[in-house]
Amino acid sequence: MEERTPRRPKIADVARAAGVSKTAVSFAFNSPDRLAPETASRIRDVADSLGYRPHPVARMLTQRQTLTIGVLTPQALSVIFSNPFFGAFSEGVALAAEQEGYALHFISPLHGSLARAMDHATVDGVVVVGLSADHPEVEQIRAAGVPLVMVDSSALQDLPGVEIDDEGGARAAAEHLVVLGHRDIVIIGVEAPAPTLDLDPGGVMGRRLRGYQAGLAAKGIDLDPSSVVVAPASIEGGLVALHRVWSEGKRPTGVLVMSDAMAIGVLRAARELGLRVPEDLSVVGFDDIDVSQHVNPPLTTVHQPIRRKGESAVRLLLSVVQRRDRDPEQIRLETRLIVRASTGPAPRRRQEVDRVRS
Amino acid sequence: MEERTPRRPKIADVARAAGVSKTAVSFAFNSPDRLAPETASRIRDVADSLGYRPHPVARMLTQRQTLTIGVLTPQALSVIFSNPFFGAFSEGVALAAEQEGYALHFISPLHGSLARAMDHATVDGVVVVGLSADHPEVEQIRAAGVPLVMVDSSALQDLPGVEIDDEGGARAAAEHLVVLGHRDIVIIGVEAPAPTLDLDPGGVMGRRLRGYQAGLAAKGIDLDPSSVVVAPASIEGGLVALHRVWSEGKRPTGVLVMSDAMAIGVLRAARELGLRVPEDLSVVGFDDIDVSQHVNPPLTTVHQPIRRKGESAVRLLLSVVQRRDRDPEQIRLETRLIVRASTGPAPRRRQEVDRVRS
DNA sequence: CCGGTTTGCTAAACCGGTTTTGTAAACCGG
DNA sequence: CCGGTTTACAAAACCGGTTTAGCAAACCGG
Repeated sequence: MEERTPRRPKIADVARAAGVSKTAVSFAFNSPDRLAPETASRIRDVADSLGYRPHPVARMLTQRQTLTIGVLTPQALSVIFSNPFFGAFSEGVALAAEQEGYALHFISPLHGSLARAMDHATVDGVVVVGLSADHPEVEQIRAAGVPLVMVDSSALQDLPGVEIDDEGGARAAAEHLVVLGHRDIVIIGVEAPAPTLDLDPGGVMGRRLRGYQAGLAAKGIDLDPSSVVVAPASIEGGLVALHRVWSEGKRPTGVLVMSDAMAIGVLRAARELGLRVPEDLSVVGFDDIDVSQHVNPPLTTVHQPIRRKGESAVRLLLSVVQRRDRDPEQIRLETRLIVRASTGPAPRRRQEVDRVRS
Repeated sequence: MEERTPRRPKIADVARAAGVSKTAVSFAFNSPDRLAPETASRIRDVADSLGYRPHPVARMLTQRQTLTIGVLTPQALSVIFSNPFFGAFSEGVALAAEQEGYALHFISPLHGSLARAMDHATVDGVVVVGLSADHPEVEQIRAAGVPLVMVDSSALQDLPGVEIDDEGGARAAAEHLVVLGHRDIVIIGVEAPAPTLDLDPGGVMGRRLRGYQAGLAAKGIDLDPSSVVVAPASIEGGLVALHRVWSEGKRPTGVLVMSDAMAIGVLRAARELGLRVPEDLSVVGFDDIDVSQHVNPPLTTVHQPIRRKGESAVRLLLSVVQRRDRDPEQIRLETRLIVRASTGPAPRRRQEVDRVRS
């Protein structure tokens, strides 16, 4: 019964069993050339006969690196993973990380506190996504000496970051609707994760909003502030958003949605309201996630290179991690409007739409 | 210029600055009640004036816990994240993990070796997904004393695990097609991550295959082995799979697909081939991911509670992590067929289908 | 065969915390 | 005011590795 709880063997156990010092065991694994070949292999034999594996945490402590990069988000992971956008982004992140031999650690608020979560995160660097650069946590991370790269943040000059041309994309989307004759347009935005920083003008939401407004203004359309509603960035969020718009009595002919996941929800809500898309209602998304071309009808949307965004962020981060002294670099990726079947000419008479819903 | 590389302050620095011992500093953070109140708060003041944060790795080493759980997959993260199924699963995992205050660490083969990846992973437990239980790595993880829960694996009695009724779901899917009059049926399976263990009969793929076969056999249909093709579990994978089937001269009227992501690709391939779904070709998926009801046409599929699967796995894991001495528990979740619009009666004459393609 | 280098290994210090053990001073009942 | 307990903190051991410094034996050219 001495087998009770077979304690994990430590390096000292191996050393004792092999009749050598801890140093020798360490050498056998990390610099075998510093040992006589037969000694090294004997030690290794003993080691794996004992089932020894170096304790990763102890190793991290001495080597001062974790071979892990963190992905930090201000929302709960359970909410961001519900948006396919994040899956695709993670795909890019994972691709670059794996190539360089890094694992991925997702960091989200712990008991409501991002700071607390960061304190427990053992990473060599962090990709911060969707957090405004003046957020206190960001400063804290910098102070802790952890390299970071901002993604989809309000640009801060002295921090490396990756962003896309949100404003240009949004503007193209808005112009597209206007050219089709739409005049009554509603914008569905992404709800801020926390009540604070709600309309951070530098954030993604702010930039897209400016783009939409610019596109509308260019054609002489003035956007009523009440025509901007927000909801969580998910299918469900888009669904309830359009229903809310309708129940408030608004009867737009076109909807600009800041995320494809939400746009898919909008499509569904439209069907539930008895609206045909695009005959009664035109819908434009943002992101161009994989499924957008397969939904019914295929979604007109603003394409952004999601995977490449993730990849770029990681490469940028690792370049900082590996050679600390670098000028902060900003990468900017392009967007472009992709016209599919969810948009069409505005209905002739607004009344038509009303009648449909009766 | 002494500010060059502002070294991260350590506990000894705080102790010195506050004129106390390291012990006192540690107490100030972890058990303030063991210190005079004013001493404790003075130490804390000094600490955060220095910007001190306990080093997470050092803390892990002494406390013997990382507050992190690992999710281990045999495929590269960049490939599994491309399947929305995994996003939803992660959502469930994240939900349960966050509630208990655990972070998430994704582990995938490092330079081709899962073992090497595990060696670098600092986790309190692992959710192993899609790895057969007799895989050598699994034994290695157990040997390392890391608690684990198997998900979607061939059941192994002495390991805790979460699985779904793959066979029943598949059987229902097959019977559904048969009842609709389909006789020429092709099965599109998920490609094994590695060439080894290709048709692991205990794995998900094997179980679903058995279910399909049982469903067909019950109605007197014998499945030709050549009617089973495999491809990667992604939209793209399904797309090429159906094209391959067609180019091999097969003209099924129904397709049973082992994943919704692939099924979406199949829908697209069908459109490219000039086939109407479901008039010319019926398609049944598996998983019931969120978008499946929004694609064109809405996908008939076998529903499985994806999020709940992730949640259950984590809860099971944490119950093991927290009180080691437990009997291995097996959780089994139900599946059910959801009939939407991608399936319909088999076309009357097979020739019709051929003609369409001409 | 002698001084210097190389080989092969070990002892001890270290990474940055936590925890156990120890100790001086304050407190306290009798 | 004296022995015993409590309070408030410090010294040292420890977590499980890596790395530096060091030491004895073997080797080696002259």
